[in-house]
Amino acid sequence: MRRLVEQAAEQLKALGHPVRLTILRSVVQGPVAGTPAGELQARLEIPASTLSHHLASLAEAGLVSVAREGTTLRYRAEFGALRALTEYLWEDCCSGGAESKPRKKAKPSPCCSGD
Amino acid sequence: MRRLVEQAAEQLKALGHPVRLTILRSVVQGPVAGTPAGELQARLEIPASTLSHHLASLAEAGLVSVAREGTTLRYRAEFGALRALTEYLWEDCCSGGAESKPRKKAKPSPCCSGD
DNA sequence: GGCCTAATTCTAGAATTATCGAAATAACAT
DNA sequence: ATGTTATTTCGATAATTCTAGAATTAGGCC
Repeated sequence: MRRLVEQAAEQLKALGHPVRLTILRSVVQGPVAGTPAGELQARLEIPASTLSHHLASLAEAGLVSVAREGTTLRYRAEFGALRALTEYLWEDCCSGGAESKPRKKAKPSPCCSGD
Repeated sequence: MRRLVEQAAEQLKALGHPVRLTILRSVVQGPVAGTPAGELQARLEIPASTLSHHLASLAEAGLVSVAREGTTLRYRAEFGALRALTEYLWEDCCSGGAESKPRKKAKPSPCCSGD
């Protein structure tokens, strides 16, 4: 199993590009069955090959999955991974260390305290 | 003002590198007053110039801030930005799609919920 | 002034990423 | 088999990022 921080970094990197983030948004908001690549291509108006590369890195990071349906490929969001990543980020930033774990909920850290 | 998606992408990109993610973790867990760069350098055992570049991109993204104290520079986490980013990601990935749930009902998001 | 420590900025090479047209593949219909 | 549509992979180039040693700035102290 890869180090948690490595995996999180890879996923965050995949999201760290405006086009890819937009692609993911589009996929997330699309039908649960998944969104055809061609539909994304038409909607976002970027060259098919460029889109394909971005989709590949999102898939490589495990943030989306792909399934063929006839000649079209449907991409759909991996909500489990997205949720895990969000929670990891939250733990990291506010709870103070998800990896070494123990840390009870003793310390809310500035984030969640009254503001 | 920059588009929200652009800003989020920049911040996610800053987090999308194992060393920077580790640096941020270290800063977050450090004292509220901020952690001196030298302490991070000693703890993480990376060349000072490399560390400085990584800290600069975290600061550029608004995820950490820096304050001078004598000859040392203290970096501290920008919890507000971190929380905003986490929430944006959450909204984008899970509330927007609501794979099996109708959104509305203000999902507490993993953040401050007891769980 | 000179000296020390802390940290950044300069510089440069290697490695990676981004982009996109052209060519290739996959599935299906005729 | 041929054609058509959907999408990826190839190939090539431009741009960016990563890394780290060397030089520099900033502050404090004698």
